[in-house]
Amino acid sequence: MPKVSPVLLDEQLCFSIYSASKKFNHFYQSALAPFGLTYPQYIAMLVLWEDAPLTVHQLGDRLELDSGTLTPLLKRLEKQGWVTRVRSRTDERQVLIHLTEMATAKRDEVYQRIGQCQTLLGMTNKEIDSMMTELVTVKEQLDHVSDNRLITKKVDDFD
Amino acid sequence: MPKVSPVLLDEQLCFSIYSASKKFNHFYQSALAPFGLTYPQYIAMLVLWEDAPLTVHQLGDRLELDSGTLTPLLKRLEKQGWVTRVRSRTDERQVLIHLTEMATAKRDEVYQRIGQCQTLLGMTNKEIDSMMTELVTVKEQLDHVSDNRLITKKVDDFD
DNA sequence: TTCCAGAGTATTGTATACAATTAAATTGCC
DNA sequence: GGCAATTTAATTGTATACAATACTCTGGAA
Repeated sequence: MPKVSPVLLDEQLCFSIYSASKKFNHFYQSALAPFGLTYPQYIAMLVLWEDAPLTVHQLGDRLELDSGTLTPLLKRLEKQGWVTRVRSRTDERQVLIHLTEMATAKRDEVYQRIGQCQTLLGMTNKEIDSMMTELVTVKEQLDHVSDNRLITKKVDDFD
Repeated sequence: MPKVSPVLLDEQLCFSIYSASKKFNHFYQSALAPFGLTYPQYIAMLVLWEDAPLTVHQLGDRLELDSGTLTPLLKRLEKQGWVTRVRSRTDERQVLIHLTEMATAKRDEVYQRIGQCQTLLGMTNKEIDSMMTELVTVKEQLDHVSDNRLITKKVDDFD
């Protein structure tokens, strides 16, 4: 039996990122409380403010989320008056997500609020860019590794 | 009305981290498929392998999770034979989480599998340390900001 | 034209997260 | 010793995530 080194939680990059992600989630939840948006709802709105209308599929591509997550999320956004969900007339399979007038009207207010709260973080653009660049590398590695045989082996292969 | 800059999803550090966190989750889910552990279950086991037995509260401190998340997670780990949940006799409020013999026996196998899969990521210790250091800074900022008045204002204050 | 493979969305089932509440046990304080 | 405040888990309710499945629609091939 080869010697195996212990895996310590506090040394794991995955946990640092997992923990940071949860803190960001909480941060935006608080920052957006005046608008009643959760973090995932907020990033969906960001994409729509850039590009609406979009199909569920297009939105999912940008957010890296599938219809299993988006359908209920979008129904909640619709109920709260941010978007409308309309079957495309040219292709009945698609559902187009449109912004409501309220969403368009509140866009700059949200942008401004986010800007204010982000200022509190006190990070320079340089620091942010540097982190994002490193994260891109990590994410690319994770995507590549997902195709590796060691990882894609089925459970049964191990028994 | 002051001019407001648009908030673009692809420029948001939060989304980079959110996305990376999901990819890590998927990576570990695959890597740990032979053991049937999810990522949150895995990090719970990591802490227990370091320090078992622990109370739910102590485990929650390490993982930054509360009993609302941990109670069902630990029940699933118990059903799958990794841990036992035992009321403390000295303080009946507490539930002690012990490792089973299976968990102790499989520890090195899991460590080894994780080691193999992490090698595929091809990151040097230096790169990992550097990222983790930056993440600590971000997380500290997020913690501080959470105490700020701008953030802690109640929804009603805005209406 | 009919049939069917594939695309797009919704649904189901399982597992997190977390705020808020509940319930039980313990501690402090008189 | 008695009781309010606190501590600890569990529970409840809401919102993600995502794999797997179901369902509908579309476009193309026979």
